[in-house]
Amino acid sequence: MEKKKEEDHHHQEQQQKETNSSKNTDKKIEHHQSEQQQQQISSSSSSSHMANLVTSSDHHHHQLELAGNSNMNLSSIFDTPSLPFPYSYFEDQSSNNPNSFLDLLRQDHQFASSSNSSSFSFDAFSLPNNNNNNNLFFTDLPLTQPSTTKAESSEVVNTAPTSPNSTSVSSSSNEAANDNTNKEVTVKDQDQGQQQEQKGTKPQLKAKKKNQKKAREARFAFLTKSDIDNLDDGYRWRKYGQKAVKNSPYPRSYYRCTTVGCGVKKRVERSSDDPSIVMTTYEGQHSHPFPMTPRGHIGMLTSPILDHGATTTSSSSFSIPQPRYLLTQHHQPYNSMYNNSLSMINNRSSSDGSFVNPGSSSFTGFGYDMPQASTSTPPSTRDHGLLQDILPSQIRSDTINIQTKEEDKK
DNA sequence: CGTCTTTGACCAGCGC
DNA sequence: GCGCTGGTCAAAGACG
Repeated sequence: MEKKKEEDHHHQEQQQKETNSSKNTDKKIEHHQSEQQQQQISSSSSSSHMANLVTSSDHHHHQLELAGNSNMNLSSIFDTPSLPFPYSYFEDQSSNNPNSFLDLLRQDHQFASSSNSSSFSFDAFSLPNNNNNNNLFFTDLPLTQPSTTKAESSEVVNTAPTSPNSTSVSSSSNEAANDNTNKEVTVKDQDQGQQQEQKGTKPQLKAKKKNQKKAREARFAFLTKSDIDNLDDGYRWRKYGQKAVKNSPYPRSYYRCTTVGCGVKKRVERSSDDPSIVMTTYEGQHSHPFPMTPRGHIGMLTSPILDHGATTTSSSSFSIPQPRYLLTQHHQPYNSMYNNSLSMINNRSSSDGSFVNPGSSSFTGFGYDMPQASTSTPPSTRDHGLLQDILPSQIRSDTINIQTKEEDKK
């Protein structure tokens, strides 16, 4: 463990050396603005299609956010003062419990499948369906405003949404722009997916590669504020790789579901902007029941929960459990700081706060499509690695808000 | 002994 | 073509 830390640290130092010169300046400036911006952002409106569910606790509070549009920006994520989403902020009472994340996830199963109860149902929220589905999840475990958090000024500044429908690098209501970005992402993902799934023997790989292009599995990311990198989501994962992420001091870990025949993968990386944020990106769909005896306390799950979610099966969708319990058990008033920022982001095509579901849902876990988040990161912006892949630059740069963008779709 | 992690090597895609 | 980067493989080691 120590060894690893040392290595990571070393790695961090190296990468920081590479990027600090350009980053620090901006970050310092940004830092002073972060809080203010956040508030500003929170109150702004957006045209992005996304939804977020946020929970929080000292250490393992989860901030769950769904983003259906890569075009989202901070404003889009946190701006939903008018949204009636009552579960913006949840208190995870299992603080310091590594399984809290698991709780969050597994509860999703129940959540997704349940239509009764007062709990919020994601099914009620539909996200626009672009050709590409971006399943963006944002789990943030809010902490105190990270005074040490680094923020990227350039991106935030440029994109700070001060007005409704304002667009910036990545945000926007601009459909054309979105389409373009999304397409680019999609193509890339497809290639990658193909690459990933066609790895067998090397000769085999090459052969397959030429013959078939496999679309990448739907992906979505959880952004979680946690000290723990590998959050226990109830499934068993085997780590099969770790790579340094460009422009990030933190390595990205690759995990694969250990269940035979299940090709679900997940990547875990820590945000370089806010080390307290862990982004877990899931790819694929579990083809097996929710494990009964994982390391977590899944064993305590009731059958109804187990009956849903993970075993869902839509070829093109990724089933993610939905945090019902969060809504019913650990729900607590959110602090004013996040008040405006924690809420479901809806498709602003409808200004009344209602979601619009233009198409079939491929993201069955939430019952609606996750439009592809745009990655319209300007070429000049710095590389955020997977984060960049998944999250819009605006969000990414925010210290409190983390972002993830989900791309996928075949 | 089985499972999992670590880690260097390899491969493919992409931009220049 | 070359270098960079992301993603994966697989051998070796650690762990319970």
